Amino acid sequence: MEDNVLPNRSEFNKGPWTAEEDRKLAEVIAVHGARRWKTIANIAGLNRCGKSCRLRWMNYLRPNIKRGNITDQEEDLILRLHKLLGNRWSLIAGRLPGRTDNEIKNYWNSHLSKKVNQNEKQSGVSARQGCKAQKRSVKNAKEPAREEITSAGCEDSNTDFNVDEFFDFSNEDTRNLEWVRRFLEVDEGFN
DNA sequence: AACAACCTCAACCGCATCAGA
DNA sequence: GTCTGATGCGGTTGAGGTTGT
Repeated sequence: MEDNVLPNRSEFNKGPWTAEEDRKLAEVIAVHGARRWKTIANIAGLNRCGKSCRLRWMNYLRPNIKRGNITDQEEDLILRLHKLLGNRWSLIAGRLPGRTDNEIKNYWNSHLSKKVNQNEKQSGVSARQGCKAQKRSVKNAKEPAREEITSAGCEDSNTDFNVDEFFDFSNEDTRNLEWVRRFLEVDEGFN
């Protein structure tokens, strides 16, 4: 059920995007919005599948993308969120304004996983323990996921926060910094 | 200078889930 | 309730860059 049925997938452009392709894609999205990616690809005259267009937009062209080094605070937040949520990069990215799930995933795989492994070797604890079950079944962090997270033992046993509130994305703009501050306070025991 | 090993990150792939007909 | 196309997600790959020998 892929979205790239016509033309055959082999006929789609692959590989790095050109500046011209970026420009065309951005123009069409500005007019039609960031949805119906297959249509967008057609309108823009891009020989790309919708999926590829979406990925390019989400990870590179979207406004407010923050590029450049991950700050210490962001890194700390990623570590804490990963401890709590596991490999649910989109959820983690949702708590880091301007960062994409792909970027965080890459950063984790290239930097933090090693760091964590080193810490685990020192402390004799594996991050995989207890967190694996979360993976697919709770993927989108809908209601059941919240319950699983609270019972999966992936957060510190002494943490005491309201998970429903934790995942409340309403009033995001005004709550962002407060949320980060509170989360950092809550998980003092990490590291 | 040349080569190998390692690292980074953009992009692709397969699968699950959602949403509309 | 079922089907089908669209969307979103996490895992993985590979090209290009960097560092070490």
